[in-house]
Order: sequence, then structure tokens, then C-alpha cells
Amino acid sequence: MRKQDSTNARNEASILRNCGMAYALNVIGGRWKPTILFSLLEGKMRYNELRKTIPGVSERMLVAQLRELEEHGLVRRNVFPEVPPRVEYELTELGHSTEPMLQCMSDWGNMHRKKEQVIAVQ
Amino acid sequence: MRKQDSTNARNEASILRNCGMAYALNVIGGRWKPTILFSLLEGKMRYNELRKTIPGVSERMLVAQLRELEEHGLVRRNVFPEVPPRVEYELTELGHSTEPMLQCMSDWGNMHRKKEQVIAVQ
DNA sequence: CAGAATCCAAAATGATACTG
DNA sequence: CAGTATCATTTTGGATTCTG
Repeated sequence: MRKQDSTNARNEASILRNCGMAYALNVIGGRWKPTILFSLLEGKMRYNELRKTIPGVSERMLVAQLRELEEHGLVRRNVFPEVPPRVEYELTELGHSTEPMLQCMSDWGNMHRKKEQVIAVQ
Repeated sequence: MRKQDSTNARNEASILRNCGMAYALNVIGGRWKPTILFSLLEGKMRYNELRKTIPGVSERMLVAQLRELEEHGLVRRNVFPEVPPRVEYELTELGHSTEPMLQCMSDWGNMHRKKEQVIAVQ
């Protein structure tokens, strides 16, 4: 087996290996989604309540990301027909299945950031 | 304790809870970094070899992301003084510490994508 | 080979004002 | 309250050419 062959085989293996990652990034990637999901792990929340847990997010972005999460089946949106309106967001079962992944990310961040720093998104 | 108080307390707790996440997103967030790191978990690689394991990445982006990962101390860049040049990238100890997090992401992706789909980045 | 430099297009994000 | 709509800005990405 020549060197070239083993290199190509390794590349193909890596590409395949990266599939799951690519899918995950597609669904929960981006600047806001992990934080949104992580907040919702605490339980259902109304729109403005959720927004307050995520410093720096704009209304536009929060709504857009919530819609994408809903499309991908991670988040359920409950609209109550009241005045003033009330909308609650909560994780679906699929949404809850991201917990280990999100917890890993959060743990890693807490482990490696300087203890004193309080990091806000961005 | 009024409702408002408990809501505020919950928000502050969530904001703090999100710090680690925010830090993690800052360091390994973005479209390419998780895939780059995940590929490098396989071992050190030369620039073009690494590029082949990540379909869709441009030279410009790959270099830029590698530089940022280097700045954050996750990746080491070894330049060999040869002609033609050889540059090898490998994870530092800090880089390796992302393995559980990356593995979680990849596992989640593999678990939930349709088994037949082969997902390329983007 | 491993990039740097340049130019441009497209997408993501932000700020603000407005509305059912 | 929970968004929309609009516009401005930033970031990201791609294509191409060039170089030690």
C-alpha cells in the first residue's frame, strides 16, 4: 500500500466521521442556538423572559433562531389566546436530547475560562 | 417573595449559567472550528491533508480559523524549514480537552440524522 | 506546498420604530 | 407582550492571482 492510498483512506474516513458533526452544526450551530437551548433546559419560558436570560440577543435574532429550532423539532411554541398575548417556549423530547452535548460545552467553558470573568455572549 | 423577584432571580441564575457556554462558543464556535478540531483529534496533519477532510472549506477560511484556534491555544502550528514547505497542525493539551464536547456533538448528529444521509458541511 | 493579497457577493446580525 | 418591518452594518465566504 502506497502512502497516497493510506492518506486517501484517512481522508475519506475523516469526511465520514465529520458527517454527524456537520449535521449537529446544522441544527444547533450558530451564535445563539446553544444558549437558547441551554436556557430552555431550565424549563418553559415566555419570550421576554427567555430574552432576558440571553444578554446581547436582539429581538430579531431570538425570534429567527426560535423559528429554526421549531422547524427542526427541538422547540415547541405555545401561543395562548389572551390579551396581552402570552407565548411560551419549551423543549421537545428531541430538544431535551441535546442536554448532554450542551452540558459538555458549558462545563468545558466553565472549566477553562478564567474564574473571575463573567462572559456575556459576544 | 413576589413573582417578579423569583423571575429576576431565575434570569440572573440563567445568565450566570450561560457564561461557560458563551466562553465555549467564543473559542470553538463558528462554522468550521468544531470540524477542524474533530479532524485533528485523529492526529497531526498537514495543511492540505486537513483541508481534504473538510469538504467545502476554502483556503481563506481554513487558515483564518486555524489562526484563531492557535491564538486561543488549542492548536499548535509546526513549520518545517524545507522546500517545498511543510506545515503540520496538531492539537495542544487544551485542544485535546475539547474531545468529550466534540464527541458529544458528533454522536448526537449521528444519532439523529437520517442514517442514509451523508452530510457535507453547509 | 502553504499560504497571502485582493476584490466582490452574500449572509448574518444589529438598531430602531412600529403593530395586533 | 410578542413580535414585524425596515434599513444599516458586520461578518463570512468565494474566486482568483500571486509568492517564498
